[in-house]
Amino acid sequence: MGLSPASPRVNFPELEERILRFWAEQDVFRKTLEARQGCPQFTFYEGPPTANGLPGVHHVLARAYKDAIPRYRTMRGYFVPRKAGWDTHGLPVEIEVEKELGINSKREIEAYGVAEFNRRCKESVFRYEREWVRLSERIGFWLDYEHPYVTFSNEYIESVWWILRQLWDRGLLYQGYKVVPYCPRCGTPLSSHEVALGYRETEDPSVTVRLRLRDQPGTSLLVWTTTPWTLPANVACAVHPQVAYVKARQGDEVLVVAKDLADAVLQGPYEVLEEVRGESLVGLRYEPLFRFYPEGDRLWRVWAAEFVTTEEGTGVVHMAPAYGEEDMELARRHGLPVFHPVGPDGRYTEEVPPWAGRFVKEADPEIVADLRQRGLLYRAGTYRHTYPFCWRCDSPLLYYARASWHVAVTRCKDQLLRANEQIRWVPEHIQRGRFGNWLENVVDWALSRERYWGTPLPIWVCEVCGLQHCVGSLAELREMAAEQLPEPLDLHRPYVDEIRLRCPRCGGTLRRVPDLIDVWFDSGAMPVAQWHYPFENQEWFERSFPADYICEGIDQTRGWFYSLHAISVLLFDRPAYRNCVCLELVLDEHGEKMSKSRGNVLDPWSLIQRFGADALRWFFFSVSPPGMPKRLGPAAVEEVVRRFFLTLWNTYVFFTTYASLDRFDPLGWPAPPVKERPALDRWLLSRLAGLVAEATESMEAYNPTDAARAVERFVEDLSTWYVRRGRRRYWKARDVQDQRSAYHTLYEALVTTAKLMAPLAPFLSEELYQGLVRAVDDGAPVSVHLTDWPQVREQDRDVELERAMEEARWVVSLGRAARSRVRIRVRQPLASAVVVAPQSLLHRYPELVEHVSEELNCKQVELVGQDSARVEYEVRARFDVLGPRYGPKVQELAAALERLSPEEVRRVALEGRAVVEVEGEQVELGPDELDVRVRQREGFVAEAGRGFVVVLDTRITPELRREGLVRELVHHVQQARREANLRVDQRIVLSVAGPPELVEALEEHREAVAEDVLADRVELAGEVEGFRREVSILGQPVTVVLRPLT
RNA sequence: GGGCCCUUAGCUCAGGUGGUCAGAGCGCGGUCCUGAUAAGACCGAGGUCCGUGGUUCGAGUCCACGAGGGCCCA
Repeated sequence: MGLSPASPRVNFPELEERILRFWAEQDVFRKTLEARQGCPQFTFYEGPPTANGLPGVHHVLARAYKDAIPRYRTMRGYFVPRKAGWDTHGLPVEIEVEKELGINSKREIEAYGVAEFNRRCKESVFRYEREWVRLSERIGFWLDYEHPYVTFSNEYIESVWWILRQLWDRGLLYQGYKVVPYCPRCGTPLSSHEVALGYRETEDPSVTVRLRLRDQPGTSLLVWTTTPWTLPANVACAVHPQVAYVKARQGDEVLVVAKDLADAVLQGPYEVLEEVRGESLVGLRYEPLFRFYPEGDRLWRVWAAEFVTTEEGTGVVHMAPAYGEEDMELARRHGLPVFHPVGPDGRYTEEVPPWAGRFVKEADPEIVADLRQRGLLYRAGTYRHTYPFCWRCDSPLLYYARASWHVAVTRCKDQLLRANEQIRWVPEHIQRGRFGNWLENVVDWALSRERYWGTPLPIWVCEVCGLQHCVGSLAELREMAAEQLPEPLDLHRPYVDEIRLRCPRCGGTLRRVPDLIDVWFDSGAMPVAQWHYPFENQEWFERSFPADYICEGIDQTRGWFYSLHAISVLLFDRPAYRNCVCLELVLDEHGEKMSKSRGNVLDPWSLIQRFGADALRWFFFSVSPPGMPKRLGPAAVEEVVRRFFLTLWNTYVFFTTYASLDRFDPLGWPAPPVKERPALDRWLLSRLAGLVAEATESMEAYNPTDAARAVERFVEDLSTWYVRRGRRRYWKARDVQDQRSAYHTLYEALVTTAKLMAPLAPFLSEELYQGLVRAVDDGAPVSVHLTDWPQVREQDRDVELERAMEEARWVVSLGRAARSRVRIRVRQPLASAVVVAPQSLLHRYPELVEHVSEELNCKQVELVGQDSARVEYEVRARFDVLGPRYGPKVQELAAALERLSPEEVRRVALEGRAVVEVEGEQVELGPDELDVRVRQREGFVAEAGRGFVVVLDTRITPELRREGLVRELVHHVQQARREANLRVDQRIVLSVAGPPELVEALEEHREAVAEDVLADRVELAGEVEGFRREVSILGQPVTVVLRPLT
């Protein structure tokens, strides 16, 4: 037992591997959960990754953030269960398997066999799972990987079915159309990714057609299209309400087009009769182009729509809801019928007798001819543009309405918006911005997918009476089944398709609709389905809903964030999560998006093996707030290690080195009351209390970035000021009380820092904790992650002392700058320095002036208030005070102050008040209105700034010079000790040979030297055995020889 | 085309509620300090705070317009 010295040579990746083994042996994660059993629960939801690809470095970012908050909450005394989950269904999985099989169409999948195909899908999903777990564990992402939820399991699917049944019972599931890019030859819709593969330049018809207005004979709207085949399905046309339109006479007819497009559309001369805004056209009725459908009240009218542009066409847009997404949306909003006279093969149906059976694209010319013949065609030509083709078979794609099941989300839009108000978003702007806007414009959720590997839509339809039934549980399925169900039951296709139900109404047979549901519904169902609720675990579900915290990439606003939110609001009218952190992209070193095609994808393992997981985690936390993109490269991670980790580590090494030499015992040594400790210690403890407050506040606000940066600043102060200033208190302690104070203060700072870092850098934190706490206290918790988060010790805070220390450090800076200016090295002692500091807090802290004196190597530092001989003043206006008081006159006042003569300035500065004349008026300004600053006076060696002047006495007397020589010698001896690899407490005999001046100096200061370099004897002869070094002191050769004593 | 975000030193980033010399780290050159340090200190070079207007006594900060970049969606 007891502290042992840590090695300055540290290998962070190795250290982390060791910690991982320690956690595993001690089962620390489980212990952290057990320790908080019965405490208030803090709920985290894991957004299930699709485990069909290798995890990348951006996943490390997300997983680090996911990990940090639960660790923090655990330390704050919450029970934080963390269930892993895997998203296993969907098109990406199917495509992966298609690739393996060398096939690429639904037809081929069916030929191959759906049962076997789905078996392979299931298998492929877990191919990468092991890699995901391996990386997650290596980066310290604590999650229960042994009991994950898996979206393909029967339990999960049953819960999803239960949800759908709830929606069904409330009439929120309906069958409607969804317009999709569709290949008529392959008979399948294409994903947006597939569509993007097939864009190409092509020539299409370009026709402009008359729509004759019913109530204004001789007047027509002109509409333009490149797809004449959609005209038979026309139900309406649309204008932009704010755009200007003209009624133009041309020959014996009047034509209506957008004003800006009139010249382009109207051939030949025309006369503008009237100019109107689009909104005044709304409601007009026109004669249909074709008579294939019966009249209807809402049919063939003009509607307003924001999507209409005047970029091309006529400004009046033909609407065929079955063949355009915007058209369909308009039809839905206004309750228009959908005419859909095209079959899945791309040919007209019997609804359009003249062209029934014709492929639509081939019918284009005939339709144009028909319109021309009836005098409805205004103009016809061709049009070159880019258009999507099927990437498999090269057929032109049709935008085409497919029958599809929808969730009527729009009916709950208000609840969606209201629930969003209850969520804390990080960054904040997502709430009103990206997510809020998305909800404002929400459309019904097109739920069904015509695919194979996914959760089947549990809707069965009676062949006889047409009854539709939504199955809500397995029990119900068994009960309604026409025959005994096979066991074990697989709820996937094709098995589920074979299940027939008996019709409760007519006794006929129900068959399942063939569709699957959108995978986003799977993941959004996770709060319910991860527990197989409501069939099991009711209490777990209730305790764990809603989540306190989720975190994913910002791309999930329309993905998981939305699906969770929508399902939760539909079911429970509550948000599914209270706090949501959105992460931005990880870019490469040059700020480019990482992508396989660019070849700039960084492997997380290479970074982890070089620098460790903590360094990568810390980089992600500290480099920028979560909502900002992050540029990542090896250099950036290396900098974290060098700048922060090693600084902290070296402080730790320093502490353990001397603490073990002195047998410091944190439990046994009495700790002096903070108020009785030296100012340096009180300063550090005040900084520490401030740090705890800031880190706590930041972590509470889901802002690890500010917490990390605060810790960095503290460690910087700790290493470069506190330890630097206090070094001798450890290795040359004369005063027991002071030594105790020093050890306890530094110990406290290191232990607390370790705890504050624990959520962010769990490995390094653990190592420090083990070395500092567990090494001396068997009774302490086994792991830092089992400890409580530090409390803010308000009584330690001393803001004034912190400010005074800032001033002391600033004075030191000035002093060093002055030395540098006159080229006097710091090792050369000087007799005195004068610090002019009229309003400084330093007057109250003589101890801090002592530190300044040591740091500047000036035997005396005199702090003076106002020293008229050495400094000049300048007096300026305090704009922040005078501005509100005098308004515009403030500039006049400032100018008046600038006009003061040097003598007047001096008087004003010393008296603290000024009388100036502005616009013939006398204005008196008091101390709070004046900004009095001192500045350096010419002719002195001094530096000035921020109200301070430091003046050095640069006279080097022979005594001072000898002291300087001795300091040089000591420095070289220490250097030699280090080169000789002596233990820090190794005593020696020192022999020195050099010029007479040095010898003289050494004789004068022999004892001090001996004490500094731990020499029992100092000899003035170079010719002895030992560790020999030839050095140069102020240009003169000197020999030093060290002989270790046994 | 729409929505949101970003733009401050060569690079990475700070800069509550407007207050008059704009900061840090890294990198570069130089000098120095060191019984923990691969660290640190000091000096130096390096800024039209993206641009243009506006509000104001006063704008990196607030408003408007514009430019460039990013993300999401069409």
